[in-house]
Amino acid sequence: MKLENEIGQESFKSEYHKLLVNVMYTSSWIHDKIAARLKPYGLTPQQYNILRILRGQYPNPARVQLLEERMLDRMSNASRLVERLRQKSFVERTICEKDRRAVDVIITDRGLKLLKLLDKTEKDWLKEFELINRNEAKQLNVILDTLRG
Amino acid sequence: MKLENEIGQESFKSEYHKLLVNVMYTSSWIHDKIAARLKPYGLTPQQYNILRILRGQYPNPARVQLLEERMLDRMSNASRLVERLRQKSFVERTICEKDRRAVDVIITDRGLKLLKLLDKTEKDWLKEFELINRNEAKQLNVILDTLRG
DNA sequence: AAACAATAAATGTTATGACATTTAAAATTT
DNA sequence: AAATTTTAAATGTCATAACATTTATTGTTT
Repeated sequence: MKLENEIGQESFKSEYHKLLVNVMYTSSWIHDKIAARLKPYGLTPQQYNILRILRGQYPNPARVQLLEERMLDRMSNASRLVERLRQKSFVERTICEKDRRAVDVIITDRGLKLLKLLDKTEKDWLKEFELINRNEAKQLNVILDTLRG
Repeated sequence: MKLENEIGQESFKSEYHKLLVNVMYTSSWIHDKIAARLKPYGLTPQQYNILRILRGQYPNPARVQLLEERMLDRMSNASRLVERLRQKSFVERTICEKDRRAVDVIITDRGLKLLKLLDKTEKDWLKEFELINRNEAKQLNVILDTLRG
């Protein structure tokens, strides 16, 4: 639907201005869909993001630092996210022997199982976004990459 | 820059999957730029968003409800945002006489002045996003609108 | 080696986002 | 009109962002 109708604003100063609002609005729209998908499993999008990164490293551990670098939203809250995942037994934390300042985080079997469960429905779920065709998706990706310079 | 390099992930399962990540990553990138622009003025992006909506209504007041509808990120935190803006004297709150449940929020002169100050640099600031041309921006807007159905 | 600087996480604070509950006032029902 | 339902904001809680500071450990300098 046209952005103008969705947020009740009639006009934008320029195509660029609308673009900024449109990207942010669409991002929030996607975020909500992901959050809804994860909710039955008691996971938030960020927690899911971290589990995915940890699976990418498995069976190696990842340091908190690496998680921060790879997360979509940077900052230094990775410690706290890891702690919440630990409380749910999806990850384990051990102090790194080689550098006792660092912490090795590794996904548990329980965490891997949960991701596997989500994998099953992923393909079907992605179909929600197929209102545009592959070519348009590709175009969009190229333009977004260009925009960020 | 290619998304893959920015978040250290080598591949995506599909163009659609990459698109979701790309939109969210770009949104966060835009958000950070806006936040940096507003920071010297002690405003957050959401507070700025509300002030803009209020200016759109000026000299009429807006109810909290209307603010919620128009905000990019919905939810019912508009009360608190308004309260913070009130503490900074950018808005005024009065109980609506016709419906004493409702609250009329109106932007103050101080708020209008601040927005005017920001208007001055807006055009130049928007140039940061002109790495893509107008036509690409338009394409992007159309595809995003289509994506959301 | 002792002093100092750099690094990895953790922690504290404020603002937000999602969501449920509460409160007061208005609208509707009986 | 009294009781009930609906509505508009406010408030409470938890998770997340952004950012500054602290703590423990390692590296470097003198």
